[in-house]
Amino acid sequence: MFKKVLIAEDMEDINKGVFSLLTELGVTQIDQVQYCDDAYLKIKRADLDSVPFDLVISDLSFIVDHRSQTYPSGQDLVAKLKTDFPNLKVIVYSVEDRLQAVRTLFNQHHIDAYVCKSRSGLKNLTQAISEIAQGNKFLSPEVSNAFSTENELEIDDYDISLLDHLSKGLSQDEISALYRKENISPASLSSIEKRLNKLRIQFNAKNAIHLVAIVKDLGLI
Amino acid sequence: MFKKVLIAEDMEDINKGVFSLLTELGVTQIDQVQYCDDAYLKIKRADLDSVPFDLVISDLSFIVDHRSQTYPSGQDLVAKLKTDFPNLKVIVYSVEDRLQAVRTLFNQHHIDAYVCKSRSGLKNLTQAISEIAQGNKFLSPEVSNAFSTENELEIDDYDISLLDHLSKGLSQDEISALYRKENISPASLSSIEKRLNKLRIQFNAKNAIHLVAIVKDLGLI
DNA sequence: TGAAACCTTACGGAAAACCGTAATACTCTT
DNA sequence: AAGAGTATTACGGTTTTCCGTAAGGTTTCA
Repeated sequence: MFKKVLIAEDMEDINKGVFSLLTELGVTQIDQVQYCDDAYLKIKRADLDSVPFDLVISDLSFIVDHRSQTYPSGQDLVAKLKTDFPNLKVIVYSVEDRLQAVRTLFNQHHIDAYVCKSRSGLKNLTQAISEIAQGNKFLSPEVSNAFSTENELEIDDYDISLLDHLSKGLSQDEISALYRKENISPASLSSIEKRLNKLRIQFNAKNAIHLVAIVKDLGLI
Repeated sequence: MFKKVLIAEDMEDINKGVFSLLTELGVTQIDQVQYCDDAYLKIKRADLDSVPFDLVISDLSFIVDHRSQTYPSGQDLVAKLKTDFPNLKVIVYSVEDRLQAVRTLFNQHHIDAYVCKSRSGLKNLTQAISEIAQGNKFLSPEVSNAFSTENELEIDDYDISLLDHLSKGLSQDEISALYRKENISPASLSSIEKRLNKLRIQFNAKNAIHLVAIVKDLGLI
């Protein structure tokens, strides 16, 4: 089990909750920070002093205030941590449930676990810690389909065009008619529905409005 | 009638079309530019040389290319022009038909006319020019309801909350239930529908998806 | 060539959004 | 306190979206 753990989380109550959990799990050395920069400095310092951390549990979003930060978000922090300290285990603990975001964290930043803050967040966090201790990765059930082989995560020009037309206010019927006129295939309403359904699953969107909002945030359209 | 006119428009064919129109209207001194920065420089130069322009006809969107621009968009350009040269008449000629955008141009940047590029775009442009020559303002029929007294253009916190929940994927029914629980009024599905309908009209949105896309672009949520 | 896998289209039912109308409740003025 | 005006809610009907199923078509590969 882990001996020395750092919690990076700006919300004090959540920070405390995670602290309690770690204590219950028998972790004795627990440090807590509310800024990403502090997290990096503490870990760097501990490493230089040859008393490195075993594990970091970090949030993604930190509210910005007067203190200017080198690492404004959890993404920036974990990216830097995993480059500088490859042996350090990293758990991201966040409300974020967009699959694309989760995928990026695993694929590009090589985090060890992703836990969604939710009703059963702490339970999942416990599980994540024990999995990681055994050298495994962990993925919260809420976003478990982020890596399902079913939905290949490719988004092609057709998808973009679809989302773009949707965001311009065209109904699925109108898009179908447009595609027929422009000889774009598939053009049937049914195919368009099917494709949008795939995209909704892929982006964890509840409905078309949510989907468009997500892909706009991602800058896809 | 105007004697010296500048056309700022990056699409060559449209630029030419407007040029022809102006020629037909008897304007002899016509300058054309394809970059906002060039427009500003030409007008500044002409002013310094005491041979100022009477009128600028500008597009809103200019495709970005290798040349970095001080004024990347038509909005930036007209804002600057109207501050530096209050006497200069400005017509915005664009495909943009979002009422909020049009309102901003009139209210904050004090443009003299807004013409939508459409089937009857050049016809409206002619009319706009003649109106402005008489000291009037002009508004393309497509966006004529931008200032209709009916819909007061205030967007309050309730509206924002509504749009935000929508963009998060909540159905109108779910929002209604949420508002009831949180004692936010009005909470009924009917009122929510009504409010969203008002917002759709206000932002010229075809449906809820379109509406959310627009307000996201505006940075309202 | 034949079979499996996949893509496209069609269809039908349930849920949600859209739209007009009307009843009820609240606010403001006189 | 009465009436006008507005806000909120209710309701019904149409359209659109959502979702499962299935038929017809194409591609792939043995």
